[in-house]
Formats: sequence, structure tokens, C-alpha cells
Amino acid sequence: MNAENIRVRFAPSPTGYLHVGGLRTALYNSLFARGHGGTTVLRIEDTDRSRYVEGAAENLIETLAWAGITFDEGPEQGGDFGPYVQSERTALYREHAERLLAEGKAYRCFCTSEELAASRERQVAEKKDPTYDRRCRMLSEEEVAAKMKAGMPHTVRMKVPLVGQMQFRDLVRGDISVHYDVIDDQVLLKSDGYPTYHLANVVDDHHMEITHVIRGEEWLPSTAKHRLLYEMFGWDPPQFAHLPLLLNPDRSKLSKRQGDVAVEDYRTKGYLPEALVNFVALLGWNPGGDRELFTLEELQEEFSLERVGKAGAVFDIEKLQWFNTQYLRALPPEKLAEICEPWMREAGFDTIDRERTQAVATALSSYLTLPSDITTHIELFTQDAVTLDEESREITAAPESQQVFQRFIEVAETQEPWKGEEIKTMVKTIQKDTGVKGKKLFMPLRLAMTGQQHGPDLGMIAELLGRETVIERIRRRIL
RNA sequence: GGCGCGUUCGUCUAGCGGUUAGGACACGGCCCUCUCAAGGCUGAAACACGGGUUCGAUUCCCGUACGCGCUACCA
Repeated sequence: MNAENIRVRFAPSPTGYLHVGGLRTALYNSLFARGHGGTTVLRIEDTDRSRYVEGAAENLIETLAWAGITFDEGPEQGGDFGPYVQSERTALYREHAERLLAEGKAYRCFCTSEELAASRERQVAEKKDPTYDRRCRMLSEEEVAAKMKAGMPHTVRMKVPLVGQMQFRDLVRGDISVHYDVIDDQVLLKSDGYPTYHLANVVDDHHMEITHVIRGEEWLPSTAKHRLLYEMFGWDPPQFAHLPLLLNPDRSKLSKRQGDVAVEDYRTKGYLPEALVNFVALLGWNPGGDRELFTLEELQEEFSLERVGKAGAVFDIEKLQWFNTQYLRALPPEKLAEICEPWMREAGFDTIDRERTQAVATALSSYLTLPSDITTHIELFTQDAVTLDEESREITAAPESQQVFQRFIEVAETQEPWKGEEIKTMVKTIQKDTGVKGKKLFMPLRLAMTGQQHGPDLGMIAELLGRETVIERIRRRIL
């Protein structure tokens, strides 16, 4: 294969949100193509008018871009193979259906959806395989002409051979073969004039000169039909690579109802795109070795279809959370603050002071899995006054605690500078002065300052709270 | 039901005939530390089953079981 000419496509249908499985498919396509200097194409498959959702395509593109995935050709940027929206290519599909019809490789079917559904029900009831009985395949030319003249709505079905089998090599799964006798005469053109996925994807992939079709495993069984279509048209088929499915914890195909499946859901929850992408990249593929943290660029460098696994992978949110924690922690203070800001403000923290905002976000960073987690810790810096529960009051009332408080106020007044490290050193001198140390030294101070037994480094807290507040809060605990 | 595909710790996975079966998440312990979190170290935890092939199978082949997918005028 000529690496220069690799062309892949991501072909979602605009039915709403971007599924995380779709994100991974788009990602793998992109990694594969970009890693080989190829071209990525985005094609919108909107041939099912009943499922069309307004604005979904734009949302898909925007969400993909958020994740760092962009395309070389597509509805927004155009390209030499457009249009890139299938509903704008219906003439092309019709033309190709006509061609098959003319060559006797397809036929018009006048069965209605109702008839077909009833037939299917009957077959199931009789415990027979529900397959189309091909009655319209036997229609004579005269009968077809008569029905056409009568204006009967109809579909176009492909004539699948009655015997034989289709064999092909999948880049992920190796040799696959499917017997024709289990393949229905697939509808190619619906009665509303729109093509089905099967016709449209083959026609488009050919005309858009797609070299590699990388898609989910749910397409594996119908790949035989697609290959047959290429044969009927006399075209060279692209290479196929079918990706293992993403699974729910119970190992069924990843779906709503068992958690979030929309990339948008993770985005609004505050997951970082780098974390989601890194996580999803490793679901079904890995570069070998022990490394797990990869940037998009590194993934591109490492990715290969040969290392894509065959078995489905459970989407484990705890692992995703770990990735997010890693990326969050690696963020520089400015970036961290920027990301946490909305939640800090929501929790009542004034973010006007940028430096202070950064310092607070940094101080709390080791507690965060998601930026939104900051809301449960920021009370430390938003509360006006400290209230203590019974147990805490007892601790601060202890003679040793009182001794520490007294001394603290004395030295804190003149402590310079009022900085985390220096404040800790100052506390150490209080240890010397009072003889109180360890937990008995720090815990009362922490309680007096924050009202809580646990939290970030005490020196840092004292610095961020400010000398006045600290002294005032400690003075208040002196009996 | 039919067809297709799959099966290494609970989960993501490494392994491509000979390994004490490795790593990561989660879980337990220890260390660090004023505490919690983070971090470091460490522990428990897997080759679905049965036949072959082979001197030797987690690895190759065949069955079985189980799982998933497809079986639409949806993609």
C-alpha cells in the first residue's frame, strides 16, 4: 500500500450526541491516517430522515474538535470529493442503483414494510429464520412494469447469490468468510428514494477513494454484503479493519442506561479531553510495554492496526478517573486555575485575584479527580467563620492547645514573611517554646483555622487565609 | 434459532512453544507526614473447559461452554 495515498473516513450519523465508541473510532481512524501521512475525511451519514436531529452534525464536529480530532476533508472545510453529507448525494446513489438494476444485479421490490414485518413475525412464530422470501426477485418484467405504471412505491434490493461464500481478510481479525445463503437480499434504495447505509457507504467510499475502512465490530457481518457490492460494481474494495466493541460493566454493548456514553457528558463533568482520549485509545489497543500516558501526538506515533485487540473492552470509569487525575495534576497552575474557576465561583469563591485563585487551586489539586471536586474542598477558603463540633471543641480547649494558641499569637504578629514555609518554621519554634509537638501541636491550630481535622499543608493554609484571619480565628479559641 | 466474532487477575492489558505469567486501575498493608490527599514500596488476584500436535503448551489445531454482535425500507 502506498502510504502517501491512505484515505480514511469517520462516518457518523447525526442522531444526537457523540458516543464514546464513536470517539474511539474517529480517533483510531485519525491516528492511523495521520501516522502514515494520509488523509482523514468526515462524512455525515444522514440517510435516515426519521432519526435526523437538527444541529447534531455541528455538535459532532465541535465535540470531536474539543477532543483534538479534526479532519482534512468534510462538510465544513470541503474537499475534492464532496459533498460530504449523504443527503446531498442522493442522485449518485440512485444512479448506481439504476445501474445495478440495468445489469440484473438488483431488482425492484414492491413489498411494503407492513407485509415484511408480518412475514417476519410469522417466521419467528414458526421458529423459522426470519429472512426475506425474495418473492419480488421472481417477478416478471411485465409484472414489474405494471406495478411501476400503477405508481406502486418500491425499494431496490441487491441480488445476493444463492450459493457460494464471500471471503475476505480483516486487518484486525484475519480471514473471515460468510455464506451467501444466510445473507438477505439487502435493500439498497428505500422507497423514499434515500439509500440504505449499505449502498451509500460503498458508493461513497469508492468515490471518495477511501483506502481503509476502520469501523466498529457491529459492521463485521454486513461487510460481506459490502464486498459483494464492490464486486457488482467492478470496483476494488478498500481494506477493512473492525474494531472491538466498547462494553458496559456487564459486558453488553456500551449503552445509555448503564452510565454516560456521550462524550458531551464527560466534557460537562469536567473530564479533560487529553484524559478521555488517552483512556479511550487504550481500550482495544496498546503499544506494548508498560507506558500508559500518551499525548495525542505520541499516540499517533505509536498507533498501528496490528496491535488492535479482538475482544471487547469494558469502559471502566474508575480508570478514566485515574487518567483524569494524572492529567489534572500535570497541569501548570495557571491552566489548573483556569479549568477550576467556574466551579470555584459556583461554590462562592471570589476568583478576581488571579494569583490567589491559582494558589488555592494548586493547594487543593491533590484532592481532585475532576475539577468540579474542588467545590467540596473550597469551603476551607470561603467560610466566613469556623464552627467546631463537640469533639473539636474539646481538642482546642485542652491546656496544651491553649498554650500553643497563646504562643502562636505572640509570634504570628511579627512573623515575616507570612509565607507557607516560614510559617511552618515558626510553628516549629512554638514546638520548642511550649514543648507541645506533633499532632497535639498541629491539630488544634488546624481546627482553629479551618474547623476541620484534615486538609492541605497547614503552612500553606495559613498563608492563603492571611495573617489577620488566622490570628483572629485562633484568638477566638482562647478561653 | 441461524450466522459471525471473541475468551490471560474484578477491570484495561503484556505475552507471539520453555517466563517465579509482567504492568496499570480498583482493593489491602507499610513508608512518608500534623492530618487527609498525593507519592513511594509491597500484598492478594488470571491463562474458561476438554481433546489433540509437540520433548514441552497461556501461546498452534479441533471441539464444548460461555459472552457479545448481526440477523430493519437504523446506522
